[in-house]
Amino acid sequence: MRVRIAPSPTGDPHVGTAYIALFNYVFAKARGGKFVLRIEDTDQTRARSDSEQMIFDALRWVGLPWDEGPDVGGPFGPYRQSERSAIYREHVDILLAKGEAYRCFCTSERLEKLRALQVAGDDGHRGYDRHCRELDSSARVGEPHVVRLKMPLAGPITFRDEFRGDITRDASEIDDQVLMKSDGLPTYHLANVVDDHLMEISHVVRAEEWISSTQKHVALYQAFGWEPPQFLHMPLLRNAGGSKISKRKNPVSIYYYRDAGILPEALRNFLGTMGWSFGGDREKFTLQEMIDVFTWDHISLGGPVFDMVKLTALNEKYLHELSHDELADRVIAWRLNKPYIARLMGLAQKRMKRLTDFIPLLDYCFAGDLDLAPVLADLKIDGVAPAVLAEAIRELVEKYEARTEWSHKVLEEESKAWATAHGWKPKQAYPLIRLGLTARKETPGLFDLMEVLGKEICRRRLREAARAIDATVPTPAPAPPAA
RNA sequence: GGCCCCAUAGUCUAGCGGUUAGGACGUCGCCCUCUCACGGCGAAAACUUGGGUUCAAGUCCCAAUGGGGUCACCA
Repeated sequence: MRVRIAPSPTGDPHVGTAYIALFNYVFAKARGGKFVLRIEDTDQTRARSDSEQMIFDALRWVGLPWDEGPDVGGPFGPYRQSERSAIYREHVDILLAKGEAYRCFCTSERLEKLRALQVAGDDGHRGYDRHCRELDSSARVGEPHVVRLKMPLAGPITFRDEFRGDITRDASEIDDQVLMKSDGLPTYHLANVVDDHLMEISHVVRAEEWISSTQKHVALYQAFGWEPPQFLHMPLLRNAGGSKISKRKNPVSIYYYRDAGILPEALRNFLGTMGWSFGGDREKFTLQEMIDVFTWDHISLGGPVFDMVKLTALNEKYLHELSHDELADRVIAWRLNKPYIARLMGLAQKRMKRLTDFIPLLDYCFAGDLDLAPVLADLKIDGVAPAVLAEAIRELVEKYEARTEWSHKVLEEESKAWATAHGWKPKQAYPLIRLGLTARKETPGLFDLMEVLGKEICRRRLREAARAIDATVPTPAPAPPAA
C-alpha cells in the first residue's frame, strides 16, 4: 500500500498541505505502507526554487517525514516532476500512437476569445471546442502545439470515492484536456496520472477540490489501459465564512503557526480533528495514538472551519503538560536562541543603556498578536477614511506577498511605492505601519525590524491592524422596518 | 450559469432506526485565590425545511433551501 502527497512549490508551505500530508502519513503508518513526497513543479512560470526546500523544512517541522522523496530518494525516482520530462514525453507518444490524444495548434488568443464568448453567452457550455481534434497534424508537428486527450464524446464516467460512493459525470461535460503544454512539459492531469501509476500509488488521498477533475483522470487511466488507484477526497479546510481556506482570511503558511508559538504536536493534533475524529469524546491525541486507532470510518464530510482559537486552546493544553525543562527548550528554540537574539542586537544596541533595556525595547519581537487597543486612536492618517485605510493596508500586504524576497530593500521599495500611489508621504504612512507591527510609536528602523520579525508575523499583524481599523467604524444600526 | 460535493449549537465533533441528542472550544455565572492565570463546578446554545419509508427517523429515500468546489497551455 502506497500513498503520496504532491505539493507544488509555488509559494509558502501551506497548512492544507500539512493537513493532507497528515492523513496520508497516518494511513500509511497504520497500514504498514509507504508515504511518498513528490514535487509537482511542472509550471515553469510559477515554480520557485526556494519553495521546495521550504516544503521539506515545514513538513519536517510538523513532524511528518516521508519514506520516499526528492531529498531522500527511493526506488521510484526521480520524485521531482521537472526531472521526469522524458517519461511524460514517452507517455504522450503512446497516447498519440493509440489515437487517444491529438495535437492542437490553437493559439491562446483563439482560446481566450472562445472562452469570453462562452462566458458572455453563459448557457453553461464551456470548454475547448475540439477544433483540432480531427486535424491531420502529421505535416505540422514542427509547429508549436499542445497535446490534448481525446475524451469520449459522451457516456457516463464514474469513479468510486471511498467516502462518498460512486460519483458520475457525463463525458460530454468534460472538454479535451491539455496533457502536454507547448513548452513540452506535462500538465497536472497527465503528470499526476502517469506518476501515480508508475510510482504504484494505491490510494490517492487528496482534497475535495479534486473531485471534479477525477473523471478526467479516470479517462486518462482508461486511455492508457491502466487500473486507477482508490480515491479518497478529504473535506476542504475552510475560512470562518465557509469558503476554501485562503490567505486573505487566514494565516495559511505553516511557518506562521511555528512563528506564532504553536507546537507542532498541537498543530498535528488539531489538523487531526478536522474532518476526522478519534472516537468517543477524545480530542487530544498524539500522532502515534492516531496511527494506532486509525480507520477511515470517522470521516465527516462537512468542510471544517479552521479556528485559530480552538487550535490555540489545544496548544495551551500541550504547553501545560511540558516539564519546565522541556518548556524552556521549546521557548529557546522558538525565539530565545542565539541566532535570533544576535540579529536583534544591531537594532537594540544603540538604544540600550543597560542590559535591562533589551527586552522592554523589543518586546514585540517575542510576541504573536499585539494588543492594539491602546494605540487605536493613533492608527490613522488624517483625512483618510478608516475603511480606505484598512483596505490600503491589505493591499500593501499583498504587494509584499507578491515579492518572493523578504528584505529591507524590497520592503522599502514596495512601501514607498504604495505610499506614493496613495498620495501619502512616508512620514504619514510609515508610522502607521510601525504602529500596526509593534504597537509602539518609537522603534528601530521599520524595514530592519520587518526583516527580523519575518514575513508571517508581519503580514498577520498588518492584517490584524486593518481589522482593528475597520472595527473602529461603528456598524450602522439596521434601519427599522418600514411601518 | 452547467456539473459535482456537503448539511447536528457561533466553531470542531459524537451519534451509525428507539438517547433527557454526548464531549470540546468560545460565551456567561459561581468556587478556589493577595492579583492574574491555571484548575473545579454550573448555565445558555444544535439535528435547515418539506415530503416519504417505518410501530418508531438526527440517523434510510426524494425534493427544496443553504453552503462549498470546479469549469486554464495553475496545480
